[in-house]
Amino acid sequence: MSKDHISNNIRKLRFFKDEMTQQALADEIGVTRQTIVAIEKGKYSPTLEIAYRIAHVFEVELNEVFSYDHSKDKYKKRNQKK
Amino acid sequence: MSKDHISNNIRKLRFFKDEMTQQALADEIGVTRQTIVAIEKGKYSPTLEIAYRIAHVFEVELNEVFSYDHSKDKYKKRNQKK
DNA sequence: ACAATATGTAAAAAATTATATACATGAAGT
DNA sequence: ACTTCATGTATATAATTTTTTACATATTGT
Repeated sequence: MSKDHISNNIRKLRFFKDEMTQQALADEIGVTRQTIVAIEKGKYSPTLEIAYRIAHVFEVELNEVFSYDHSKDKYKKRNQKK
Repeated sequence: MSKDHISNNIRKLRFFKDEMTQQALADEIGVTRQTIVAIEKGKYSPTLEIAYRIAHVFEVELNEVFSYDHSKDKYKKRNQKK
């Protein structure tokens, strides 16, 4: 499952949010700093739960934090039977 | 990490979408039916990537598929020194 | 009655995400 | 120069998600 479809603005949001550090964000949502680093750098797709918690800290909607680029999707397998 | 914060309308959306089956949805987004069953039943929090793909199939926004209940959040750990 | 389809459940394995630990660098302040 | 802090990177491990396989039940159509 490709993982470069998702981008995020966590870094910007952290700075808008009074220059919140990675550690402070991690503490707020209850994960480790490593998790924040990895997500912020787009190393993998976080779980929906963590994504929601991040958005909640910044008081924005999920799509203001993350975006998914569907143009990078692979071709759908066409097997509509009817 | 608790996992009962997230609810979803996948089942309803499948039926609105011409009574799409679990298998058809799974095929569209490129996962197995088991994954759809588990997510639909709220067994765990899917990855953000799969969440986005599901929303895309139904042509709706993510928050029309999933919702996160922040009222169930645990108390934040405040001012951890380090 | 029979076959085909949709869904539910389960359990082990594979794959991915998250943690823990450690060390490096650069910036800021004293 | 020294210390502190924020970030980057790496690697091993733990935990969770996803797959694979299999079987059960109910429903629908022939």
